[in-house]
Amino acid sequence: MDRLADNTNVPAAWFLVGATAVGKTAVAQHLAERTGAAILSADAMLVYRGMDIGTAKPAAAERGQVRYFGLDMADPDEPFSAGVWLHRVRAEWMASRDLPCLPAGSPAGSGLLVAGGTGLYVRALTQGLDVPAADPARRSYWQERLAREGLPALWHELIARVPQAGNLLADPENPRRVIRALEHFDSHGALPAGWRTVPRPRLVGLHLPRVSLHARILARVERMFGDGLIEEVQSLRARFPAWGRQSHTSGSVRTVAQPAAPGKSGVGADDIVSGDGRPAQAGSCEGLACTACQAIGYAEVCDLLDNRISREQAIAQIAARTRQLAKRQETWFRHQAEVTWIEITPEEPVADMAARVLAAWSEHGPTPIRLS
RNA sequence: GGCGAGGUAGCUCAGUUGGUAGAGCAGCGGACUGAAAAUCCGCGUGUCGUGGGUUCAAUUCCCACCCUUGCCA
Repeated sequence: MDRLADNTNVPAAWFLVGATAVGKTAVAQHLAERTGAAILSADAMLVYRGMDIGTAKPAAAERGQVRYFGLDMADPDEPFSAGVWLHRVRAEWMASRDLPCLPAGSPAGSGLLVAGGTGLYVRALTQGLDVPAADPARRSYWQERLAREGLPALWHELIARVPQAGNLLADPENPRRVIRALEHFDSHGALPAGWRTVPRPRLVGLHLPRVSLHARILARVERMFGDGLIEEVQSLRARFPAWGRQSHTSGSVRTVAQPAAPGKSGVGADDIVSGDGRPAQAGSCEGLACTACQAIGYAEVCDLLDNRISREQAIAQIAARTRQLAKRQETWFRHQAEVTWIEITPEEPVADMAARVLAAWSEHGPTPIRLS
C-alpha cells in the first residue's frame, strides 16, 4: 500500500477525540483548513444522510473547504455497524490516490485527521476488527429467545458452547454482549480471545470541565431547535413513515418529569406511570434500522411531535441524554486509550486550542492505523 | 382576611403507630471488539421550613411563626 508515513512505513493519522460538544469539529476544521489535511469523522451518527442538525454535522460551507470522510454514508433505514463503517472508510481511503501522505515528523503538513467521539470506531481504525460479521438471522434468533426465556437461559447456552466464556466476556449481565458472543460462536465456532486484551492507542483529546461542558450542551440543544431540528425530524418521518411510530425513548433514562414517586405503598403511582403511555421498548422501529431513530434528539422530537412530551421536556431530556453520552465518552477514552488531554476553557479561541493540539501531535507523533 | 392542603436528597415524592430516613429521575463512577448517541454494572447524610414546648429521646406529637398552594371571601 502507499498510504504511508514517510519514514516509518506504517499508515498513521492524527487523532482528535473527546466528548460530544467539546468543540472537536471546530478545531479539526481549523487545522485541516490550514494544513490541507482531510478529516475522517469517527462518529456513529454522522454517517446518516438527512440527520444534520441533531448530529451537529459540519455544515456545507465547512465541507467545501476540507475533504471529509465518514459523513453521509448511509440512509437512516439502512443497517449500519462499526464493521460496515470500517470497511467503507478503508475502501474510500485506499481509493483516494490524490490524498496527501502523512508528513514525516511535522504535523504542520498534510495528511489524515481523525476527529470523533465514538470510541469503538476509533478502536476499529487503530486495531481493526477481528473477524467478519455474524449472520443477522442468528441475532434475531437469539433476540427472540432472550425475550422468551430471559438472560440466564442464553448464558447457559453460551457456557455450554464456550465453558470459559466467563473470562472472555467483559460483561455477562449485558444481554447484547451475550447475544453477540452467541452469534459470533454460531458463525465462527469460537470466541475471539482478543476481546479483552486490546492495546490502548495513543491519542490527543479535548477536555472541558464538566460544568462548562454541561452548559455548552444545553446551549447547543437549544440552538438545534432554533436551527430547525423539528423540521428536520418531520422531513425524515415523511421519508420514513415507520420512524417514530411509537415512543423510542426507552425506560431506563429519559423521563425527566416523573409523574409520581412509586413508593412502597404508593397507590396509583404505577397507574400514572403506565398511563403515561410509554411502553418504550428501546428501539422497536418496525423495520427501520433502530440506530438512527434512537439517536439523541431524534427520539425525543418524535415524542414531541406525537404530543407525548412538551417542548421543554424534550429539550431537558435531550440535554440529559447528551450529558450522559458525554460522560460515557470520557470514561471510554480515559480507560480504553492513552489520551493526552488538552484542557480547554469555554472562552479559549479555536486558534489557540488548535495550536495546542498541534503541539501535542508534534510531541507524540501520529497514531498508527490499520488499513487491512 | 377565613378555611383546607403542604413544606423531607439537585427535582418529583414516599416514610417514621416518637428511637434522626428511602424510591424514581438527575448527578457521579465503571465496563465496552461489527446495534456504540447503543447496551450493561455500581454509588443515597439530607439543618426532614424556622423557633419554642412535651419527652430519656421529636423529622414524627403540641403551639407559634414563615413560605407555597387550593377553595371561599
